[in-house]
Amino acid sequence: MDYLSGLNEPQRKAVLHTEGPLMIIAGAGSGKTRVLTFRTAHLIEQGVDPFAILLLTFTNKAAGEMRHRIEQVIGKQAKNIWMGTFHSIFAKILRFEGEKLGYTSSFSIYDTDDSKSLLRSIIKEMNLDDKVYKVNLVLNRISAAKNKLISPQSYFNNEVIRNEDRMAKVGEIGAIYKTYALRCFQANAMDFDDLLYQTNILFRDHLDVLNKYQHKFKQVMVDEFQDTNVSQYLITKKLSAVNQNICVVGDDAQSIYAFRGADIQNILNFEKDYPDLTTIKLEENYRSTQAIVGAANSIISKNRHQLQKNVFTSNEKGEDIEIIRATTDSEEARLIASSIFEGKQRDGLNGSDFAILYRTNAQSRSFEEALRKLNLPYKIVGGLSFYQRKEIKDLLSYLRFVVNQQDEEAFKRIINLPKRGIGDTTIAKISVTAAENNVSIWDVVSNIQQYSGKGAQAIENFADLIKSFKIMVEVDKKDAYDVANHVAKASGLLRELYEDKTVEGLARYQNIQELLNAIKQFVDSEENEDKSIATFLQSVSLLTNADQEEEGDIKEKVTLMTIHSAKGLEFKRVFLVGLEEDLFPSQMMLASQSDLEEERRLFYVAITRAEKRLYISYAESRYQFGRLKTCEPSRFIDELDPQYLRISKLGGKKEIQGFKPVQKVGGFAQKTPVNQGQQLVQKAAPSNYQHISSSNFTPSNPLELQVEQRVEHQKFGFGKILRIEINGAERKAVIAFEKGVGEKTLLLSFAKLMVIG
DNA sequence: TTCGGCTGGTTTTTT
DNA sequence: ACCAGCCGAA
Repeated sequence: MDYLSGLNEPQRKAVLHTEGPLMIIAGAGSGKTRVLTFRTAHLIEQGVDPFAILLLTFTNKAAGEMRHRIEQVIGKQAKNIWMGTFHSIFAKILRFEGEKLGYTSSFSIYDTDDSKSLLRSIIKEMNLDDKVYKVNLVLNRISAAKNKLISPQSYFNNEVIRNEDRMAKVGEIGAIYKTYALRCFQANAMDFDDLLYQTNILFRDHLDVLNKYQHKFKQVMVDEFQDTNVSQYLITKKLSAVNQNICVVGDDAQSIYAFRGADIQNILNFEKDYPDLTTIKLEENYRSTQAIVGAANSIISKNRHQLQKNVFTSNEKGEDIEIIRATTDSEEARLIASSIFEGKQRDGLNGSDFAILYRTNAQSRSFEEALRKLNLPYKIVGGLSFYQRKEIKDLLSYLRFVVNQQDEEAFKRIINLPKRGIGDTTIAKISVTAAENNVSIWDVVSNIQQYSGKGAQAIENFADLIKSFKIMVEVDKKDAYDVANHVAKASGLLRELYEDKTVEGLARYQNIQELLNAIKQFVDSEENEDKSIATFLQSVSLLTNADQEEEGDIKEKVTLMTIHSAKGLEFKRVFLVGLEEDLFPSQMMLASQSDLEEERRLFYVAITRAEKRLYISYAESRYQFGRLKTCEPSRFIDELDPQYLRISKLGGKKEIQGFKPVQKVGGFAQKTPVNQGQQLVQKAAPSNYQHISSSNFTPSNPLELQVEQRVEHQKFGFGKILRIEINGAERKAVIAFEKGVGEKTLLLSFAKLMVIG
């Protein structure tokens, strides 16, 4: 019990409260991970069986870390706690119980790409216009429905929803949803939302199963409760209905996943659902300086919807928050990279003390470049993850299909990969034949002689290949590594990549090897009892962005990631970049006021990641879709309490000289093929630098780009750096366009020439 | 069937 | 800038 000594009063109360429902409202940096860790350790010391504790976290990594910390307190038993994300825990349970719902234990898990691909084919088959039925939109609607536990049938029958869809001219979404659900089921596959949705169905329709787990889990804990959706909430509610020992930890101010169905309402409902609820607030921030906490509070107070809370700190006042203004996104990156360089040199910090946080993944590029130039090692969290790369998905699809021949998406991926002369026409024939004979696609493929007399050699070869893999798995009971290794070779995937001598080809080849290494590790690890390929596939498809393995010297690496992935982390120095209107807050969010509040909470989360120092930067122009556009500082900068701010010496002070509105250019509304335009640019501008004469361009005499000079634009290239002269001195400048005006339409009514150095 | 060239859309965040 | 889908040519 010595761990109690380091806790403050509310923390201690939370740890000691073990019976009955408990809600912990934990402000940013208030030590909620400690509380959860100690509470779990305490429960076990009190004699609760680790197997009877269910601890749901947001990422597998968070679970791993907590398991590690609990292990330090109570030792080996920590291994036995049921700890993981909602998705991974309930995928595991569905593996056991899925047969009751008509799935086999080797069901596939469709990732977002698979879901989209399936939807694309359904939309096509239904002869719907894919410009109207955009895959993302459809998938979002279906996902939202599932997360609210609306079945395909009740979606279809619900007049309110259908009217809504009809008003939006997408009246067929109900029908698409129905087909989609059916096809997933026939493919023996669940998508991400299904893992929760089907769990709910399981617990609703099979009370014996529910009962079993209700009695199994004596204690249920939910971390990041503010980010759970209705579907997740109902699962936990059902599971804890018998024992009533449910403990949720969250912070409404840090709810940033509403777009995924997370519902703050869960926190409010919680009080209603559990009348004898104990609520504990953790309000003291141990992480950050007063300046950072103050700035964060000044932001979150602008939101109207929030629980009463008073986050304070007794830490030192600390440095003011620095606002960095840069003229371009690449300058922004340079300034920050050199600030990191200085911080390491002068203040003796490690690379891992720094984080660069941005709103969108696309922003990482300029920072990577700038960091590389200064030889600063970095790591990127998220973005295109290893497991989303084409070659990896290809091999995994083979493995998926070997395990589950009903997996339609895996089949589509591998049937002609590497090229074996089975094109779209043949595949269409196969599915027609399957439908006519009322059998599965695999039935047709594996018995192709029965259905087609001749010319099916390629298909037969494919079927034989898969059959030989199946024997390895089912008869010889080879482990995941042996199977994967063999499949990679025998399928021809490896050979194809090996013969590709381009840089990308080499990288892909290595990626496959890397995947095989990962599988080897999985097989060799003592923690995994079941070494089958099916189990490996399962664990892989639920890896989250934050879970990726780190390698190399972790201490030296600066972290780059989106704010969303930064949740739950902390860094000595945080650079919060790209604070520009339309980027952060994102323009997609500005449509409705409540969404603006979510963006503001995102800003709050970002600020509170910083322990010692916080830098906020914005650029006045930025590349987007391959061209430069001008930007305005974010409204969020104005919302910060100025008493904590300092305008940085780094880049911001410099006045921009000669900000020239260019004269209107008319008569170019007609379209010019883009590629032609690009070729023109390449031909006309062999170097990035062009001289233009000083007589045309001085601060008092703006350069006038006239009609003929549209060609000049192209000659310079968009956003390319120009050398110009101002008052006899050589300067650099770029051409930037007003928001939303692009090269493609050549509606260049206004352009600006911006001097950048 | 495959390949290459062209076009249009895209970027919010993630399990 | 990048990608996926489409179309025509081989």
